[in-house]
Order: sequence, then structure tokens, then C-alpha cells
Amino acid sequence: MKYSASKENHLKAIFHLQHEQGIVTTNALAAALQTRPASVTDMLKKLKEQKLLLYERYKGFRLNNEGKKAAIQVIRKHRLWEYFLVKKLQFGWDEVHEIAEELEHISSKKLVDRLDAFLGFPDTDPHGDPIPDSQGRFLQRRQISLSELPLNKLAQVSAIASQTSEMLELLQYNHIQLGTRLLISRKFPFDNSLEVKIRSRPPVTLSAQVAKNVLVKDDE
Amino acid sequence: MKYSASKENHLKAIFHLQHEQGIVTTNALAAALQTRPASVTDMLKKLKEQKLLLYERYKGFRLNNEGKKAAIQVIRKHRLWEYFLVKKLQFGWDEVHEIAEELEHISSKKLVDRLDAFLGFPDTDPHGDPIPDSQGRFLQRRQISLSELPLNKLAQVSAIASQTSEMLELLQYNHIQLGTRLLISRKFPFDNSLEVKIRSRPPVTLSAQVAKNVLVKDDE
DNA sequence: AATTAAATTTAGACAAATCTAAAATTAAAA
DNA sequence: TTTTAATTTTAGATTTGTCTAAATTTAATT
Repeated sequence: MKYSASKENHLKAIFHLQHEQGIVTTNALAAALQTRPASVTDMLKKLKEQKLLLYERYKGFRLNNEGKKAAIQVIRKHRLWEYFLVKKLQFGWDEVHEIAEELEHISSKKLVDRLDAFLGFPDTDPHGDPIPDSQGRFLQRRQISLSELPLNKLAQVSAIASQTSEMLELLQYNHIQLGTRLLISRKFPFDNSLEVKIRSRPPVTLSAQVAKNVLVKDDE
Repeated sequence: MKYSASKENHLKAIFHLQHEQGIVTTNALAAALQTRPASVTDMLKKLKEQKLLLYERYKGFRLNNEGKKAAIQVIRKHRLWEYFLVKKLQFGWDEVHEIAEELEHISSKKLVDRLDAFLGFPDTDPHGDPIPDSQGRFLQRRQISLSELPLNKLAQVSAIASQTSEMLELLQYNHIQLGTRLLISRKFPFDNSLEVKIRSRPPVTLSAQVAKNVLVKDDE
């Protein structure tokens, strides 16, 4: 199925917001797309019409399976083109986004798959984001600092940035190690410290300094 | 300056028709673009408005300098992408046109120039058409058979396909050799023979068989 | 030269995507 | 729990590119 560039942009933005915020609001989507809430509402109706979106007026919305599949294909194209621009055409990683915003709407599926092969089936784009494969599967997950993790989002510890023994001791004391599944249950804006929950354990508090050095990936 | 995909398509089609037919008509353009004459007229007004086109109603039209420059940039993009698809992504030369029709509308000038460098500054696309350089100059001209040359269009002999001695003798007798400037002054549909004029000489007649084996390039 | 035919343009409509301003609904605060 | 505020949606307009049908202009024929 082929969708207009504008529809693809909406699908992609909803997918990202859904992923990061759990729930998507009309205002948030309008802000993400640099457009107006009224315009978003118009588009939501069309996407629902095309059975890409679960949506009832005033009651929020989210992509259904079809919508997610479509969004992932756009993301795949975007990230493959970014990879191409940086690795083959010598662009800087910070100047490729705008161009990829255009390239991602080229429709040929065959083109994307050939490009993928030409690039050697990369699984991470120049910004560190995972590139879904031809079937829409993310083989790699995005690695971020624990301090960037949204509230109540389950994640898994994937690396420790600064491996001083003092740091490792502190983490070990708090039962945090590679592979530990955790989520942030509270954030304290005063000093940016975090309350972290590990399954079937009392919550522990981590300083901003520690959180910055714990890298996590989305849990599925 | 940036133009819509539809405008770029019109500019490109006018450029080609202008080049091949000398004069462009509303109907011919509509046919080339698979659209309606009325739609073409609408677009002509907009292109005139934007000072890309010399146009007065009912009196025909042609691109001005600005229009030509814009058209050539689109053609450059189209042909570079075709070259990329065939040489790097292993597409067949006969399956790249449609994809290039989309890619040619990506706007970044920097992208095109980087792509050009990545491809090694090719001067001919996979169909044998010349690729204009970054400044819009055609360094290579298209080679076609004399039998495909339009009426009254000046061209220059660039190659002889079948070099039998009988053929060369015949050509020599008619004062035709590499570099000869000529034009077709008449075509005889009965046997597809041609009357050919060479500057300051009486016209000569060539059979379809001979014409097929004489290759020519546009003269500038 | 008058008539017919072909080409071109205008007039008016439509679809997609967007907008502003006003109305409806939901959420937050007093 | 009213009242107020924020969010979301509707109604109606705008822009771009397209269309059909009718009118106009130019070209071709008799």
C-alpha cells in the first residue's frame, strides 16, 4: 500500500510518540509535525478511515497493526538513507536528517531492499537508532542513558559508561548489573536524582551522576 | 529556487519537446505528461507567472533561460539517479525510469553534487543520454541513428555503425564522413529513404539501410 | 471566403492538505 | 461541584493541481 508523504509523516510521528510517551495527544502530534491541532484532527479521520489508526473523537488514538507496519517502513527508509548519506556520500551525521525526510517518501520497495543490501544490511543508523529489517523487525535496540529514560518505561541495562570501581560497587549494592530490567518510578527535579524500581525489590534512589553512566535499551 | 514536482515535470517535458520538435504545443505536452490540455494551460500560466516560460495564449510557448536552467537540473538529477540505480544497486537499465521519476524531485543541490562525485562524474546515463554537469553544461551529446533524426534538425556525423568498404565508398561518394554537418530535408515514407542536405551542396538521397548505420549527434 | 475541424483556453468543480475562528468536550481549580 | 481553563473538534476558507464541458481562437477545407 502506498500513502501520501503527509500521511507517512503522521504515521511516523505517531509511532515515535506512542513509543516514547505511551499515549499520544492531538497537541503533541501537532507540535511534533509543526502543524495545527485542527489539521491533525483532519488527518486522524483519514487515517482511521484507512484503518491505520484506532481513534474516537476526544478519546485519544494509537496506531493499529497496519499503521505500525506502515510507520516502520517509513522509518526503515529514513534510516537507511541517512546511513547511505553518511557512509557513502560523506555527509556529516548532523546534516542528513532533512534530506532523509524527503528520501523516505520514495515508494519503491525494491529500491529500499537493494539499498539495504548495497549498504551491507546495517542495523544502526548514524544517530545510533536501530534500522528495522525488510520485514519490519528491529534486531537492534536503541541504547540511551538511564537519565533520558521516560518515567515508568521498562528497560534493560546494556552497558556501563564509566567503569570506576566505586561506580561498580555502588551499582552492585543496588542490585544493578548488565541485563537488569528496571524502570524509573519517580524523578526529582531538584537534583535530577531518580527513584528506580527493579522487579520484586524495594525501589532505590540513584544520583544524576550515576544515571548518566548507566546505559539502557528498551525492553520488549 | 525550488519548484513543485508537478512544475518540474512540466519544465522537463517542455525542454525535451522543445529540443526534439523545435516548437511545443499544448496537446503534445498534455500527451507527454499523460494529462489534459486544460491542465497544461493552467500550468503554463503559473510557469509564465514565475518567469520560467515565454507564453502568450494561443501563440505557443517555450522555456526562457531560467526555465531551461531549471529543466536541466531536473534532467541531471534524473540521469544521475538512473546511473546510481544501475551501476550501484544492480537494477536493469529498463527498470529504473519510474524510480528515477520520483528521485529527481529531491531538492538538495548538495546531495546531487555529492552523488555525482560518488559516481565518478559520469557523462552518460544507462540509456546513452548525456548527463549535464553541476553547471548545467552537456559535455557529451546524445548519439542517435540518422534514421531517427527529426526533419530539418542540424546534426553532426559521429560514427559509422557498419564499416563495410561498400558502405564507406557510398558515403564518401556522397561527401559524408565523420564530423560532417547535415540535416534531413525530406523523408519518403514509401521506402523510408531520406533526402539529406550538406551545407553548400546539392541534396543527396540515402536509403533507409544506409541511414540506419550513420550515427549522428545534435549540433549546437 | 465561408464553413468545418482542430487546438486551445476559460469557467466552474473537485480532492488533498492545510489554516483560522468558533464550538464542543474534557480536565483542572476554586 | 460549579466555574474556569485547556484540549480537541467542527465549520468554513484557501492553495495547488487536476478535471469536464463549453467557449474561443486558429487552421484546414471546400
